[in-house]
Amino acid sequence: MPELPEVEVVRRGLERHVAGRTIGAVSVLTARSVRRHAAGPQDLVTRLVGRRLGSARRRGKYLWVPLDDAAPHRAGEALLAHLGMSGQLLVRPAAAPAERHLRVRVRLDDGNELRFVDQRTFGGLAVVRLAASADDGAPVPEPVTHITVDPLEASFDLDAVTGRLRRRRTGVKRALLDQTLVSGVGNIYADEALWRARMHYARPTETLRRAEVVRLVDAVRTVLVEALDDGGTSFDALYVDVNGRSGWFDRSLAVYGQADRPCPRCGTPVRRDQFMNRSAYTCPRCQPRPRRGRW
DNA sequence: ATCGTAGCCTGGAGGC
DNA sequence: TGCCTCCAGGCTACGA
Repeated sequence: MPELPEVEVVRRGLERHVAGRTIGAVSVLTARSVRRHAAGPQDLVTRLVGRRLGSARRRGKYLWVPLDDAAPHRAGEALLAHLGMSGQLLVRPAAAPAERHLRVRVRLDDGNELRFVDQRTFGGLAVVRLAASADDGAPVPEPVTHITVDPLEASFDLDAVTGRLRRRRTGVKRALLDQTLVSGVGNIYADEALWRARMHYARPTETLRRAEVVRLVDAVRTVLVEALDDGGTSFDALYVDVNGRSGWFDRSLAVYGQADRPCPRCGTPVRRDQFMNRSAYTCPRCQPRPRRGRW
């Protein structure tokens, strides 16, 4: 499940393998994978062919590559990608056999292809215009303007996030998953950060003391950075491994997916709860359920 | 305005 | 073996 660290790994790969390349033929094999491109697959192809790929950028779980062009009416466009649940961006020789869930091929001028592969088609590609972020005013793709600065960005404002979090009236995990409050965190890193901060997911945000919020947001940042350090070592495999394997599934996780296994801190068996039609993993001893919990 | 939920989607796992 | 059900979850749209 690509969350911020995994998407950042992909961004670095794009930076290394496709920046500066010019796009040749583009082929959309699954229209659903470009459904966010409002004008349709053919328009997406037209807007991509002949463009030069710039330096890959990321905010939260969104990834984009600016499209340079001499044509002024096309200035300020970018190829936007969201990996959803199962999306991958692979760079492969154009002649390499198609992957099982290959959705979009983008031919490059160096004999390679940028390939969007996505089993469950929650992710997708689009060509969109850049606009000012509602949060910090930075140029981001139009569909990303509502996504807040993520914890790894230089402009990340701990005080601002602390304030916004404390003004919420909801459970703390719900808040962490809200990409307008803090971006880049999904189910895995929310659970890992809550465990690190020794906080239960149902803790009502309005009962959080300022110091607790700081501790939590620090835990979020630490968890993301550590995951990135782990993933970063194997990221190139994404682009050269014949299987296109990412290697981000075998990271060491304290609680996520660890039901009944011992908490690394105290040995108590990790518990799995139903939460938002999904799962929440906690150590029942390190993260006791609050008396007045809020989902 | 804010909060909470349904639905999108496919393949692997496990029960019978 | 094969059929069935459950489960994974980021995001948007929509209802309360």
